Amino acid sequence: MIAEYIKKCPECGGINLFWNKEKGEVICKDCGLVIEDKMVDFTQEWREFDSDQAEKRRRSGAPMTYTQYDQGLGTEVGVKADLSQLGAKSRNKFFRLRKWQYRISTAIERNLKLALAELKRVASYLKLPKAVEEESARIYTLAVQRGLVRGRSMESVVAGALYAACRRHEVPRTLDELSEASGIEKKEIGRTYRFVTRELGINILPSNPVDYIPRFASALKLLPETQSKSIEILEKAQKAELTSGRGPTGIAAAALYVSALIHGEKRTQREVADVAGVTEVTIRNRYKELLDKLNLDDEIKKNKKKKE
DNA sequence: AAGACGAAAGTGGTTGA
DNA sequence: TCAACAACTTTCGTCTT
Repeated sequence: MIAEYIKKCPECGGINLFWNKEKGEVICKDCGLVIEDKMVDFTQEWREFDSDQAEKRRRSGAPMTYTQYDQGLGTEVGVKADLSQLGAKSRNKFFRLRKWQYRISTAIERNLKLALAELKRVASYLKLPKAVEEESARIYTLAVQRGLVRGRSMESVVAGALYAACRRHEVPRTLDELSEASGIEKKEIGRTYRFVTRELGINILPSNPVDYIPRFASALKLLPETQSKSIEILEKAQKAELTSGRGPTGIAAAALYVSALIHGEKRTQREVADVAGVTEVTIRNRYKELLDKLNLDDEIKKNKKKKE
């Protein structure tokens, strides 16, 4: 259960706490700090793509973590087989198998060790919640086991896994941010992200502009009212079908820009554009659409009068 | 002088034949 | 596999505050 006494964010003092029961997290909507993520969660945190995987993943007993390279477990081809029962031929085969198993598993382990270190580095740089880190570690592990890393740099797959995990947990980071944190080119991350998610059959909902609002708003130091106003605007925009097909960051940025205007907390298009990682032009386009379809100019005028 | 606006050309990715 | 296409960016000139 949530600790009822947590009312304020220890980081920024904000009272805009968001309790996500499903994920067992309490997040400060102002600064994005994850205040509590150790809550007991009764839902599955893994996915089963087929019965084979279901077999492997359903478990009871000690918890398993994917941020340890061998998940705290480890297997080798039977050490216990009774060799005297085998003919020379099958005995050779047995040794060969064990040798290969050993080579493959150590190769995978080495890779995972390095990759997970990198993953942790990037995740902490981006201040990602633990749950996201776990998820991305899981995705990466699967990717390695399926040999999807071959021909790609380890780092780019790590970045792709992180990006995917962020999206699934609805705490999206932009490709630009991932790119900055990992030092991998944006399009490379996008490519591996698509590849990995497709190959692993992970399906990801298109990201919702609303998810970006808290982070952008706090980066711009906007009042909480402005923030909720922008979410309101976004909801209207979604009903007016202004959001589909557009880049979510652009829409989020435009909504923030408008609500800042309405609340007299003027920010320049450039400022908003920078934190959202889009250009002023995109903000202008979205902004114009918002004004057209939602007749928000009334609200802006109203506010101007108030000021006078 | 800085910010807002808009037109035009370029880029990378998706889609449909 | 290729071409058409939509969304977004870059660049640049003009208007507004």
